[in-house]
Amino acid sequence: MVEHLSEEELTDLFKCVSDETRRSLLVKLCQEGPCRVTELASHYDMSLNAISKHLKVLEKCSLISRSTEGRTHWLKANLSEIHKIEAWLDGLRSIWEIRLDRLAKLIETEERDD
Amino acid sequence: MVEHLSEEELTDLFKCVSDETRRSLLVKLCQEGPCRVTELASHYDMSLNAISKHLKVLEKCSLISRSTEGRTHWLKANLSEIHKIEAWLDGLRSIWEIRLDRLAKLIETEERDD
DNA sequence: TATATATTCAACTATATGGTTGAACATTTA
DNA sequence: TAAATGTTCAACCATATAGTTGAATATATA
Repeated sequence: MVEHLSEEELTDLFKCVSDETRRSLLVKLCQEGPCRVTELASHYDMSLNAISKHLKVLEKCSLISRSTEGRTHWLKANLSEIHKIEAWLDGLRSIWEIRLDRLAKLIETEERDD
Repeated sequence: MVEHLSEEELTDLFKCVSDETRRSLLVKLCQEGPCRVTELASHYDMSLNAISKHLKVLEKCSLISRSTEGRTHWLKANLSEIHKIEAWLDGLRSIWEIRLDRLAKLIETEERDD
């Protein structure tokens, strides 16, 4: 089943992972499992607030999820949205191959007609 | 062979495809094969200059290439760089799975020790 | 209750980005 | 050679983004 890929969602996803810090945060959460905001921030030469903002961007496009436990927030990676990026890339490749196929058939026909 | 993925290259690639117009241009070039700048621009409700700038961004990260023939420039898609994005996504997934594996083994050990 | 800890909110700054317009450049054609 | 065509360059504008700092909010602990 080919699902409909909203351009807006794709734009948000690509923009989200186009930032090195956010990619790094996502990797860290995949490696370490659920982490708190302060713990994540401790690895970066950047204010806690900056990290908090990055996490919100990741959360907004569902690349991470959050569960609040008292005053601490637990963040965890959620890779399920990644398939939307993969689907777009696969689509692109198949569009490319379809044209090459058409081209190959055209050349074949030309040769037959010579 | 796992090649080294430069963060800067990744950032540029993701930023490049995070724009809807640029994604659309890339798709069009995959579908139609080599096109001129004006021809591409004719499909968009946007100035020729804007499209020209988008093409330069695509060109800078090698998602398209250009060959000049007199006054006309022929653009064509080049999907070879796409694998860098795919490699990063694959890496992320494998990092995720490695942790889940470790976790599963841990639980197994815990159960054995009960 | 007072204080410390975990996090976000708000306001601000600097820079990057996507778009515009008008001029310039290069090449083709009349 | 003059005019038309294809493209880029340069300057500008509005908005978005990544970072900062300081205050606010919520919860835990002494």
